[in-house]
Amino acid sequence: MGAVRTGRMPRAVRERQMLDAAVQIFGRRGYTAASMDEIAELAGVSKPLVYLYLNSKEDLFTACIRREAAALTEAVRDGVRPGLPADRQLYEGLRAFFTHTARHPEGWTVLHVQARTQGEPFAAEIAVMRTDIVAFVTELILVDAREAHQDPALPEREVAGLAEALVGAAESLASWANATPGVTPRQAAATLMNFAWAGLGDLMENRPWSPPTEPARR
Amino acid sequence: MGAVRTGRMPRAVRERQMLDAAVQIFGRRGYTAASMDEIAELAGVSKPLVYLYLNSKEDLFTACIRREAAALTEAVRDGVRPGLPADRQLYEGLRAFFTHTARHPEGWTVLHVQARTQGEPFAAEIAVMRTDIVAFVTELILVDAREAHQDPALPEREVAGLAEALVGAAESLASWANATPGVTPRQAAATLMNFAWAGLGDLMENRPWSPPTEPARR
Amino acid sequence: MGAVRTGRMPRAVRERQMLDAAVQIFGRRGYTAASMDEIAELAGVSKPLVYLYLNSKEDLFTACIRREAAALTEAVRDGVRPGLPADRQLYEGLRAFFTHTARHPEGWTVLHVQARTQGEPFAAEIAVMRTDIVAFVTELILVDAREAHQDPALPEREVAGLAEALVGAAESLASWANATPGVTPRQAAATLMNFAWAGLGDLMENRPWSPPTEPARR
Amino acid sequence: MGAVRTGRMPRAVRERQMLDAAVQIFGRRGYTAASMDEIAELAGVSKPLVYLYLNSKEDLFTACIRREAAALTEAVRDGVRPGLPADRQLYEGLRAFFTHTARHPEGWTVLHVQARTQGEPFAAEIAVMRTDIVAFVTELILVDAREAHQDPALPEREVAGLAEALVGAAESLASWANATPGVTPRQAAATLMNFAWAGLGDLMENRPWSPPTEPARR
DNA sequence: TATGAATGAGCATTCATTCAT
DNA sequence: CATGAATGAATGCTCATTCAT
Repeated sequence: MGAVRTGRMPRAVRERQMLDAAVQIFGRRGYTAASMDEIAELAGVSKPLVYLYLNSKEDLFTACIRREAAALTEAVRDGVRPGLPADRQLYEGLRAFFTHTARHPEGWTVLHVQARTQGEPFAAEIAVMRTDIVAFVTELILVDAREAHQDPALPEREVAGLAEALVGAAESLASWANATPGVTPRQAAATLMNFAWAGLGDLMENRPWSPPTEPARR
Repeated sequence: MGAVRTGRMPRAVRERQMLDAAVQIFGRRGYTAASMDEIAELAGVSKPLVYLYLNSKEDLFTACIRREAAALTEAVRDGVRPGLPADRQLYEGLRAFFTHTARHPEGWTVLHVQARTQGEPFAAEIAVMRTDIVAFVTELILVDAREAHQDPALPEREVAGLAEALVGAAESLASWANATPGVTPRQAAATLMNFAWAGLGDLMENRPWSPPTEPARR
Repeated sequence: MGAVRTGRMPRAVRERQMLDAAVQIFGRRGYTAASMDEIAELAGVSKPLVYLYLNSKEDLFTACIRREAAALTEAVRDGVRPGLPADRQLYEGLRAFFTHTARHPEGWTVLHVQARTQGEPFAAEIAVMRTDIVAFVTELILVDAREAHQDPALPEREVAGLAEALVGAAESLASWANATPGVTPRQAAATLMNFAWAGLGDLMENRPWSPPTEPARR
Repeated sequence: MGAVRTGRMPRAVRERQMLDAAVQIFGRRGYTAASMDEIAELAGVSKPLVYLYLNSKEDLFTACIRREAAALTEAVRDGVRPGLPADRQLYEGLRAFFTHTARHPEGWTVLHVQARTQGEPFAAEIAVMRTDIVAFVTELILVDAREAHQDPALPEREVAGLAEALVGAAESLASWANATPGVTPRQAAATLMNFAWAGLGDLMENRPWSPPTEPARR
């Protein structure tokens, strides 16, 4: 975003430049394949400065993850309007999610692809964010169950699996939307709502799809 | 699986040992972090032999991807019974998919996580497999639309998005199931069917979830 | 010794703080492994100030060597009482030597261990100090030879070797005493006198230990 | 010793070449200042080969220390003739010691100067060798006390200090002899015997030099 | 007087890859 | 068919040193 200014400047600014560059490179190459040299060059600074400010490759990567995770989480929280019904809340959250991932594709790649690939300690950072989001979705599902469906007492694991699958689908869709020209965040959110919400409704009203014995659906 | 035999033996066997080892190591460490030394050692051969048979690290990784992709695709195709209704076919395909990924977790990791992380030329290999599967799912959706819903003429992009999301959810669920003890392939497939199929049905019967104007659902 | 004051203060004081810190660090880590960063931090000043006052790592180390060598030499000279007989003078000198090295172990390490390890130009600095001390000891031996033994005309090289060995033994003992709890400077000096002086006396009275032809001693 | 052969050759030979080079460089520069590049170049091999065979700089240095310590110890043991009286044994041991250190000055520097400068784990390696030698000397002193002086029951610490000082003097003399042209190992050994043995004799026959109260010696 | 900002150069270590046998 | 021997090229990281203020 804009050419990197050169010359002397305050630490905070330089640090931001470095994190910006690191997110680009880590997103493009992956943790292991990314080189501190390339990051420093893209940031427009020398390598020692990167180490002076960010300590190590590991710390730098962690800093990237945290910054991007915080930004994404904040974007989603900001997108949700608390007063609305649960389904609208979910939709708005999804829209904010897809909007943010579309605007920050490299950041999203760092979170969704690169960080999860590298075992500990990075996976743990992601797990925190993901747990947050899954909990948020789970809560929405339960609220909806209470509001709109007389609380059908869905089994714990079932709901966890559903939320997990929904989040997985959203994550997958985000990457797909980034890779597919012409897909707007609005469309992605609507698609996912269509795809998921109705199924949830059916499930909650005890019209589940039954697997082996019955011949077909409905 | 099974101790690696040493000493002279036919090329095909040796090659299989090498690919087995490579899949393990690539799955565990990622492409860049995996070392040819470790692979050769696990395969029980010397490094030059690996190069003699498989040319380079890149070729070796590509070979892994192709083998695992072919195995997975074949497993899914074998799992589907052509005569059944579309939803049953999809269910059986999912079950075969989850069964295979559960039985070959490192292979699945190579495909789902490691290969996609490394950009070209590996992403292309994955894209091929994914395209196959998405096409297969798309076809099932369309068949179902014709069979069970008088062909509601779903827009092309919509269906593509749905299939994409379904496959993404399946992929996500596969990794989640591998990481979560006690989840059987059967359960995973049923969960996903519950989650997705009903929503598809609603959509096809023109009861889509409507995003912005209406206050809530149904 | 004493907390480092911060803020503005006269150059001489700052310089002393830096040299103090440098002696600590050089003594602890050795010349090459010591870092200017650590020295500046221990001195409580910024690195550029160290360079402003002391020019370079090499100059800083040289300054340390000179200061410590001067302090040690002065301590020994101050310990010797000129009027006494030669053996008493040597004893007092040794006692002052061991006292000083016990009180300034890092300074002694810098001189005895670190400076000699680093070849030119530091070894030369040490050589100066050592030459001084060896000359001093040589003089005492010769004076004693004249006073107490009718000048037995010891060969030049022999005396040089003896003084060298005596100084070497003293140096070795100093480090040993520093590393061995419970050894006082007084004990160290007495031990060395017992060990060395009698042998010198025998030698000067022409009762040398004869190496090859005779089967045994005396 | 002799130009390093190039091209392919068995591991044992290469390893010896590398150790030879490493001893030279470590002796000349010290552990920290020595660079693996320089060692590899002097050994006539590439750096990776050094790492392949010797693992790390630390391991390489340790290997040098062990090899040189073993060689020195063996040389001294081979030089001593067990049947002779204690003083002759000590003389022969010293002569072998000075001969070896004169023939392998860099090895001696590594042991005496460089290894001791670098704290653990290298100091421990040296401590082992030194303990051996000090014990050897202590034993000779005690044997002599019994054989030639009716066992005057020297106090434990006194003897330890004496042996320590003798070994220290020998070590110091060895470095001095290496740095002083024209000094033969024979002369160095004789000098040290003259210097030390007579003093020991006086001490054991209760003619110690008495430090403070008496005016002078004898 | 004093320092925050910045870097060129070097170092230990590793890795994919190739010969000679 | 198979490997022990060997390396060019990076890579993460550190350090002595210098400006601009």
